Amino acid sequence: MATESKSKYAILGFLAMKPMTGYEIKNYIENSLKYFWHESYGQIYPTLKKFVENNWANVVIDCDATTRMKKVYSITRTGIKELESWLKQETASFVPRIELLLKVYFGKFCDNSVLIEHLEREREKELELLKVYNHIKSTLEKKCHCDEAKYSLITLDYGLGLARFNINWIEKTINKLKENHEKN
Amino acid sequence: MATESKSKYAILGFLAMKPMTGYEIKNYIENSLKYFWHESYGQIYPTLKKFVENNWANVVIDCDATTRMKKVYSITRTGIKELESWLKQETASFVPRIELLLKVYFGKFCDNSVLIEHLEREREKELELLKVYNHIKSTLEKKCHCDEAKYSLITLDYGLGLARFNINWIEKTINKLKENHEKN
DNA sequence: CAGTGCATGTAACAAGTTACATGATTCC
DNA sequence: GGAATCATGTAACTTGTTACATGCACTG
Repeated sequence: MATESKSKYAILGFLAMKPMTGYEIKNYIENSLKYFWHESYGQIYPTLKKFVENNWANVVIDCDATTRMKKVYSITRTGIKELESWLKQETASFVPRIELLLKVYFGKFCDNSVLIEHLEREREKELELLKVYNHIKSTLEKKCHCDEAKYSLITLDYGLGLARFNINWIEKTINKLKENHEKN
Repeated sequence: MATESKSKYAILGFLAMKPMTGYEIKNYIENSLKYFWHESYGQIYPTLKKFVENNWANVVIDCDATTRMKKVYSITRTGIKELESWLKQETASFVPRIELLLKVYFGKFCDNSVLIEHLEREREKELELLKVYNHIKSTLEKKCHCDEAKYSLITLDYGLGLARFNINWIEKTINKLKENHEKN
């Protein structure tokens, strides 16, 4: 993958909000970015280690008698500068591989009913996502002052809109395929 | 990346349409799937080689005096069965990493003007794409009989709709950020 | 006392991009 | 004659996932 990884900036961004452990970062990502970003522990822990080596973060081992061992990472001035520099850098667009679309594209090699099943399954998933996002949205709007959650809400709106668009396209496509089925 | 690669099916699908060279496959992908799929030669050529090993395809070396050396691959019965089997398999959904959204999410660590610049640049790209898709669409609709291009048109509609959605979200977001800017 | 959640980490592997290497042909 | 296109391919490298390994604390 030879294109430079942005994982480090996703992780660094969370450290810029407050000091965190690797485990916490993973949870945060799961609860806020999951519709457009994800990281595995296999990325997070080695990245945090490198942050300390490069002085992008400091680590404090929190290990008093009562709590379990924790490594709390905090961003350094250098880390903040790196984050800011990345934020200014031009963003390369990226084409994801969408397997469902690939199957639709090669749809003439299978029954329409097979495609319709795939589409219906995907529709259910997207409806589920919609619920989740709406729930997050109402929580955000209640709990936070307008400005605090501004950027979260903006990206959440992307997720919501995308899910709605997907559902729409899926339904339209199912109808097209069914129409065609009846004609034959 | 430990999740099974679908590259082989993208390539196999094209061979199912007609016998092709690796170079041709790359061109086809570029001209038809590029808004949701892409392959590099570094994937295509080794994959074709494996197809021959596994009997998913045959190869004929076309090398008469006038033309350059070409390897034309044709799908076998086994290959067709593999394609059909994949088409029936359940599709795993996949979360792409969208760097632009990541930047917006961490927007409080930079000036809104920086985000707006990124968004405007992205808007231009999407408008450009829209043009390209519309052009492809009109070509498809003119040249082909309704049914021939049915699946291409369906996936193209996805690309068109997505581009429109993106533009919409970008414009909405720019307005939100500008509003906020004026208030401060 | 079992299950879930908190918490850290590594090794093996798969996938995919880029850069390189080569060279003929066709078009302007 | 030079640029673009046709045409094939490999090696080095980065990235990222999964599976494994470990073990404490809290809750029911």
